[in-house]
Amino acid sequence: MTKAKVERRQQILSHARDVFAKRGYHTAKIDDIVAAAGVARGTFYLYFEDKRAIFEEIVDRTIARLGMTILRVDPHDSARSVADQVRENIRRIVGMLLEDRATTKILLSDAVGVDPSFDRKLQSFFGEMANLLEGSIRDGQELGIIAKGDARLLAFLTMGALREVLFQIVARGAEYDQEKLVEAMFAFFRSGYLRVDDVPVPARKNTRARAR
Amino acid sequence: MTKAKVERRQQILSHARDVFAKRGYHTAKIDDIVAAAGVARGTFYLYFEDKRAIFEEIVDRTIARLGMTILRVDPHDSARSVADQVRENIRRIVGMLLEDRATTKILLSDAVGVDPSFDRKLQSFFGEMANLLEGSIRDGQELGIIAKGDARLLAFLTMGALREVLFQIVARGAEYDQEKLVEAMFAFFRSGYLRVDDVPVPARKNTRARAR
DNA sequence: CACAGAACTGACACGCGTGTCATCCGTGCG
DNA sequence: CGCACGGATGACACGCGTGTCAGTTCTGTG
Repeated sequence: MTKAKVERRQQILSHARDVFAKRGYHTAKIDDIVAAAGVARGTFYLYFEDKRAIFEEIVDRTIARLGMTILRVDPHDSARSVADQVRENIRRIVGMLLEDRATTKILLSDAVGVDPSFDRKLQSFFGEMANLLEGSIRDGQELGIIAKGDARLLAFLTMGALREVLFQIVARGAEYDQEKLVEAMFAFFRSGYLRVDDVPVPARKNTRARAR
Repeated sequence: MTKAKVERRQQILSHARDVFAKRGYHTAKIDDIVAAAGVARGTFYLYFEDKRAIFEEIVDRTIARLGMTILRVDPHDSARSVADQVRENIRRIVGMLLEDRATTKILLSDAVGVDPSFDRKLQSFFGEMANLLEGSIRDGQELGIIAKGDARLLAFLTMGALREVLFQIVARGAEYDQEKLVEAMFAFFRSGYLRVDDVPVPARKNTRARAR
């Protein structure tokens, strides 16, 4: 006995993941996948309908896991402050997405532009995320713990910020201390970073050279 | 005389833009473009090397325009506060990108995953943007007008937030008052939105129903 | 050890979309 | 009026990658 069906399936799946992450959906050929997995072309089609199907399975799994990862923030939890709960959520999301970088790269960049119906699926998933976040922001605004303003916009700003950083980390090989990352993001959402008022900075400390 | 060469070229280019924005790079076929432009297949190849070339031209133009749009922030300008200069930059970027939504959609979503060398080009462009922003953030930190923290990270958070909002606007048809948008983004970068400290919210104002 | 059934193989056919090119058109000039 | 030339046309050939399937090997069972 060599391999149980599930194992072979998993083997193909995980090599496909690597190939998709490396080459992107359109550039990745079935031949690349089977070569990486060390099986013949025909074997691939024994386990998966077609290229699109295996890709979809990878993305769907990740979407599902990401969905499970997010915790509802309860502002009335007497044990944990809202700040801690938000921090914890960021930590969980970052942790989950950095755990399997290949898959994250696929979700955040290769899954775009596969085909129109796939695009709709993605849009609707990220839209769902945004709705969730928007709801939480609205709740927070009613409680006075989130600044006033268009909640949907804030949701997108937040998602975009998170998304970009994670994308940069998984797409290039950037290494970051995970806990520092979480704290920096939290600080960003909490207080932004511009410490300016609306008056010009008056003087220059040391002039390099006076105008000639 | 029907059309000058430049006009015909422009005509194909602008219809190609619409088609790419609507269908995405891989789904858009040359036949779609020529049909939209109302010319024959052969005519297309009289004006453009191939599909990749016309797409690249669209993206390159947009990249160039975007590059021109960004102004260097001078913290010692006695006429305009840093806050105003930052606001102005956001306004210009948002304005420029919302001016031609089809092209913006192409830049922000369809240009990903075209092919490996195109991906590198895009990465390097956005990387360049990030460097610029990172530099400005560093300057600001030295002047004490930007909060301490990893400047590169802050740059990515900022870019991602901007990017996502603009993408949502151009991808779905969301309408926003442009000036409100700018102000909301500025407020977000300036102060974030979480108004929480690290202690739990103690009491609930009005309980909907007591636990049954 | 023989045999059946399952798992695997890779050469092949097919479809799709690209880019070409022989031919056609229309405009302006002699 | 006719000729020449740049521009436009679209049927076609070609290449590439997918999915299939007839044949082979492997496995475990009587």
